[in-house]
Amino acid sequence: MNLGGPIELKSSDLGNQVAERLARQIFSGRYNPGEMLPKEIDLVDQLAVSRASVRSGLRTLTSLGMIHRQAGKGTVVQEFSEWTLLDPTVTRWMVDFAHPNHDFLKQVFDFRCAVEPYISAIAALRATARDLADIEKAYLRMERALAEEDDIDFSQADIAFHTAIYRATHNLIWSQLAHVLKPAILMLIKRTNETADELSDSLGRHRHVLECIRLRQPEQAYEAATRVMNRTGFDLGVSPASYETELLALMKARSLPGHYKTRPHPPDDPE
Amino acid sequence: MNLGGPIELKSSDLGNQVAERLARQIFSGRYNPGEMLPKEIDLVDQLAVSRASVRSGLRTLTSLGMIHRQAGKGTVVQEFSEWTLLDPTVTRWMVDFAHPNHDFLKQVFDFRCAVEPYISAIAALRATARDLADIEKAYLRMERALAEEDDIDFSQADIAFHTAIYRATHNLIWSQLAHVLKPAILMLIKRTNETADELSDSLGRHRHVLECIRLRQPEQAYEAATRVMNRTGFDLGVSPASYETELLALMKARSLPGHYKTRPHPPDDPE
DNA sequence: AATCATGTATATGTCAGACAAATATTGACG
DNA sequence: CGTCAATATTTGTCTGACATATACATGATT
Repeated sequence: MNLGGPIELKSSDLGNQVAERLARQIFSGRYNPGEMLPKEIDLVDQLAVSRASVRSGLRTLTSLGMIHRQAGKGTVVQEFSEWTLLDPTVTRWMVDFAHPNHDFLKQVFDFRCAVEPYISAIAALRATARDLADIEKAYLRMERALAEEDDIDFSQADIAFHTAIYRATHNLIWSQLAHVLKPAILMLIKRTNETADELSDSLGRHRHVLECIRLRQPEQAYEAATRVMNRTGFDLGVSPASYETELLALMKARSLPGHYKTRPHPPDDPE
Repeated sequence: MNLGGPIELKSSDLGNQVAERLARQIFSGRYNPGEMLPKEIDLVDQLAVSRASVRSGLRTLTSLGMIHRQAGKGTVVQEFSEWTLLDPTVTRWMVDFAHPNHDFLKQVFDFRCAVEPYISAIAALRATARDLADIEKAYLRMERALAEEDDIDFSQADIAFHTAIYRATHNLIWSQLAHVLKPAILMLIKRTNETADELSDSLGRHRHVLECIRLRQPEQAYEAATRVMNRTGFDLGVSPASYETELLALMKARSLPGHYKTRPHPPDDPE
């Protein structure tokens, strides 16, 4: 069913279970920023665990910036801007629990539009043999999943593909961002990949990125990644409004005389 | 209000104190990834607190990905790649406790080189009046700090300046990154800002960025931010080796005919 | 009447001890 | 030598108590 994060919350760790359940309630709007959570004793009753376990879960939410606790005052949900949104746990909760959240979805997409072309170009310059192997492995997995009509595996392979590219930058920050955006990307993909037609088109664009990186052609990799994101944006229906698109158009206008030089591989660009 | 974060470790919270002390030991190399931490009982003796407080601190480190715990096995320090480096708490520890860490410093710098020109251009397109006020306020604070020869305040104002620009993108991811890079930027600045000459030069370059954003000239803002980063890189002695520099040079070679044009005003901001 | 001090209620923080559950280690046995 | 059971080790959970910080109500003082 749910793969990126198995719904099996059998953490076997009551503290984590408490954190999960409270996070779910917070994300679902049961408790909003500025509002107060029930006191520990009440949570003990509601969740049917000991106070130690409750405190353990609350400690987790505290360290993630989602709540603030103070002796005598109580527990209050922090403003959204205070949460460590770049933590994998938090983003997973966001995907699993905050169903709509179209705004967040859109912002992640905008971020990717600005970043992934850059990342791909850097990867074309710096990818090692191992990086290339990882990227290609993910790509082949996408191919196979498409042939077998396994949408779920296709999504995971898609994630692995992008993650491998982020990692190929050999930069801690970029790599961490990939790790963090993983759930958000999954959410995007789930919304995007629908028909086999779309999947096939997506596959071709991904392959083009791979080929450009392999042949160490950063400019073409930049363009290819842009096309992947354009496709995603089109499917999501959010591309024209994103401000990064404005900027990209502006940047492009002052560069690229309009002709592309030496495409490495049969562009294979279904368009 | 507390930005930059003066070093105050008076957590008044034993659990956090435990987390701080253990984090210090981990960052200083006392415990390396793959190695095991003392068992809870021993930590109770070493730190002179109750087991509950020890467990509270360990829970924090767990939720930040720095350690892994398992009943019967014990507590082991996670690999560096597993840590949530993008968490403000972790980065603060990194700055406070991991003195040299020149490699991390360099990677953050590389990241900024790639990102900040972009961010500044986006800010030039999207900044509201409030954003501009924040940026200018930070700039004026830098000016005043320079006049009063208050290096510390200058550094904090510098941080506020860059943070305001990140925030002016109105994108959650970018904004969070600024919040996260704050301590790392402080570390960079502390190493960079030394002589009054350098401070004055840095101030001028920052002012140029501000002016470009105010006049809504994304291309010039891009260039101005690049110059700020070049200066920083020169002072750190790491600029020529960064791979983003390769890429930037490559990108620039194919663009920039040499003339700039002004951008019309986008929707003015409500507030 | 307004203000300040004090005591009381509330909620989180800390401590102590005990047992449960998961894992590692040891030793007996085939 | 390998297997399995008994034991030791370590973290997880529960319970109860007290300490500390804050909010609120009460009453005395000006």
